[in-house]
Amino acid sequence: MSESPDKFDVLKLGNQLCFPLYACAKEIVRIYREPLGKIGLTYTQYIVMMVLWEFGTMTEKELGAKLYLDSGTLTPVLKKLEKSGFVKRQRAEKDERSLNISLTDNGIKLKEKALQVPQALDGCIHLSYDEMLTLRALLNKALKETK
Amino acid sequence: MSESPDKFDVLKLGNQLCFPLYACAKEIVRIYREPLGKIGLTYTQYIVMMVLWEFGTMTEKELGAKLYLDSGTLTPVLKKLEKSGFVKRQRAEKDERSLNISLTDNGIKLKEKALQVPQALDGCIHLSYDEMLTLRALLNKALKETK
DNA sequence: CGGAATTAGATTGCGTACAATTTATTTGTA
DNA sequence: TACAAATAAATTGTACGCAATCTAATTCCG
Repeated sequence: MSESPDKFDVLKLGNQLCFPLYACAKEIVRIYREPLGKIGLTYTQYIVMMVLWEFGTMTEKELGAKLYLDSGTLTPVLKKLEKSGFVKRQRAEKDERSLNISLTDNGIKLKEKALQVPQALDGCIHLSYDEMLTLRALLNKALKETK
Repeated sequence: MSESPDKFDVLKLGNQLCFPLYACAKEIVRIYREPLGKIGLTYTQYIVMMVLWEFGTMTEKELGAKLYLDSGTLTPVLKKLEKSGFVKRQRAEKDERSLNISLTDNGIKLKEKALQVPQALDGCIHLSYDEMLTLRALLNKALKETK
């Protein structure tokens, strides 16, 4: 019935954990693209804004720690958000190495419009609520331990 | 005890499914980088090779369907794999639009060396076997239904 | 049969990701 | 207090990932 197992089974796509993780993330981020486009954000810009909406002003470093992104990625993303008028970037007074990232009035206003994004995504991922909770818990566990 | 719920809770990072998915995928792919570097592959090249090792020659289109990648991504990746000497790219005789991707001798030989990759990853993701199976099943379900 | 529609890859342009390096600032310590 | 070590961003270079577009080959139909 079943195929004969051999040492190369570990190289089969169906036996991977990383591949469905990679593909699923990619597909879901792709779905975000359209609703995000309507409010003028990319996915990366969106998660930056979510952190600022929830926690307020913080440094680029702190932002990076929350988002698992380094300055190589964040610096250009933040410059674009600044150019779009959603955030301010200013050197911290206490430590001139740090860059404080804060919301502009338009950045704060955008939060209301952003409510349509999770709404647009609603129902796109065909998992039950319990399955979604289980999936999220396992991902968060893997993320925390893998750090 | 708990925070008062409001309509903006859906915009909190901790309530997202996509964010841990995105971050987890990114972190795990990052861990692959080192062992893959030892056998001369990137992660994207690796999943291409896995498909070819498992299923043999197929067109770029078929490869893309299995990996959720389009020609914009695959064409340059396949050209690099060709330059590295792991695959051949040749137009299909029956349909000159299609490109058959097949393994070279070096590409076949690489399979043995690639066994060290899952081995190097072993234990890096701190989930129990059952948790890993649950996670993979949920990801595959989400992936299939979202397609 | 023959032109329109479809299809497979390739190309272009933009936006990440990230390792590695650089620069400026701050901290730790002899 | 000098000065080495550490730290935060910025920069550089490489590799995706994908939407949009283009080209060539094939198929569909009237």
